[in-house]
Amino acid sequence: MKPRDHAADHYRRMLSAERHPLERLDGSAAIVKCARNQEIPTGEARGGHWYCLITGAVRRSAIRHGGRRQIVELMLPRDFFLVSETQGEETVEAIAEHTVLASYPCARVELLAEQDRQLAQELREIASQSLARTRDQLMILGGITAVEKVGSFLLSLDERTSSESGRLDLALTRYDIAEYLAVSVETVCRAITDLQQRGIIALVGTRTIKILDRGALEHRARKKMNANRKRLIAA
Amino acid sequence: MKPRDHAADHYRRMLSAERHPLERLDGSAAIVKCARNQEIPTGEARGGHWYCLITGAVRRSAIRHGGRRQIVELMLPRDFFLVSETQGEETVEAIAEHTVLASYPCARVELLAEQDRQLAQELREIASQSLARTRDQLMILGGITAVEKVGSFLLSLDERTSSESGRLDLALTRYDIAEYLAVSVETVCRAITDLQQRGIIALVGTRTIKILDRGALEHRARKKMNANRKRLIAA
DNA sequence: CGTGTGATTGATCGAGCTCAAGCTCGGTGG
DNA sequence: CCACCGAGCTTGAGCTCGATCAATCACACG
Repeated sequence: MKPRDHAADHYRRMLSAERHPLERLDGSAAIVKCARNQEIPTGEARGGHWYCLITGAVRRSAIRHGGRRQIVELMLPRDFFLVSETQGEETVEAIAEHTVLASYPCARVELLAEQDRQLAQELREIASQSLARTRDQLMILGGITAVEKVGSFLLSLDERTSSESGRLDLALTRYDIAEYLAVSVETVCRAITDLQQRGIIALVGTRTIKILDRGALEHRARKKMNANRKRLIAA
Repeated sequence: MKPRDHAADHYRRMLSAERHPLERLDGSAAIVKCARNQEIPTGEARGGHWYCLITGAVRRSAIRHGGRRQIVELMLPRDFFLVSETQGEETVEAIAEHTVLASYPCARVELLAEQDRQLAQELREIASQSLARTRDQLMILGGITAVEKVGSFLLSLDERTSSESGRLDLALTRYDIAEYLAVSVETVCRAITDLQQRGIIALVGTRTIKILDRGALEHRARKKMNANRKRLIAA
């Protein structure tokens, strides 16, 4: 039962349900809904818009020489991000079907920030979190094996998602994961299957998993080394 | 012939030689010199220090589960970066033998920024550049083949270095490059040798290269793609 | 009930990790 | 001066992993 006319207010309440940066701007925030694969509007305002993701997921991606797409930032609920008109090569799109965001005109935010130290501080905090997200992805991409990458990706998702139940709901397709990790879709599948067969994760649905063994996920995805070593010693 | 007592003034002049953010703080900047592999001092000041790299190179690295080291940010002359005491897992170290930096206490910078819109704007600019550096590295790491990674790394280095001569001086060892790209040292070597043999780059010294064919560097690493492309166009 | 999108599995082959061995070069002690 | 090191760089051989191509399966939708 979704309220139709009052949908925006519904999300506004969700937004205000907990403290967050830019909180005091909630009153002036516009609620925007996007369907899957729909581009997040830049807005006509000078400097673009700040967004706070309420529901769903958003990707920022770039096309690489050769035509492959690379996701360079993944936004989850309560993440802030900037979409500006001078984005160049980048596109910012909704991943999940029902993606809802709060939108703050950039110019207005900056104007207010000049008068308001607290707000300026919050803006710096937001920027710092964006940097942290990107560094996080960097570390994940730096993994050697695919299982390692997928594993640390799942962990990272789990940490960022405030999931009370032990279940982790990926709002992403395998293709999105593949583009985030810079590996092929097939490899993502195989890695997930592998983790599942080793009892480290469990698939509840296709897009919902349960992490059974966190320790195994963070640590080594190398096992063959032992066999190798033994064989060599035996020889 | 290096002036001993006046060395700091020498670098101060280098620093002031061109416009840059925080320029007005140059007067209060301390000049710091670091040897290769020496950690950049956090400083005792609350919130750490901002640094502007004048000469040399600096890496920010983290140790990954399994013991491998991953460089998550590479600083070149005229880059700004923050070293704070709550850095956690990260270490920030000089890469080049003679690395010289200008140091600005973070607390002082922020204090001034509250009074000075221009300065606050410059700080945001600095943060934005740091994010851009990290995203750049992300895109490089997202490459499939090692030649692709090394190639785009060299291009990125070249763009960031204001080299008047066509020569690009890497201040990094092969090991550093390997840790930046998350590949093995041997693979870095082979990639460089490969690029050299194909006439795309030329080695002047071990650590100095000349880029002969920029187009080839950006593009090819793939040759099989043709089959793919045909299929896509046909569709 | 076809159609399309997403997910999975199999087979093949080349790229890159690993181990191993040399190589270059600058410094250090005899 | 030379011998000897050690750090960095390079090359080779073998083997694993993942990209690629191909085929199915699951499922929602018109």
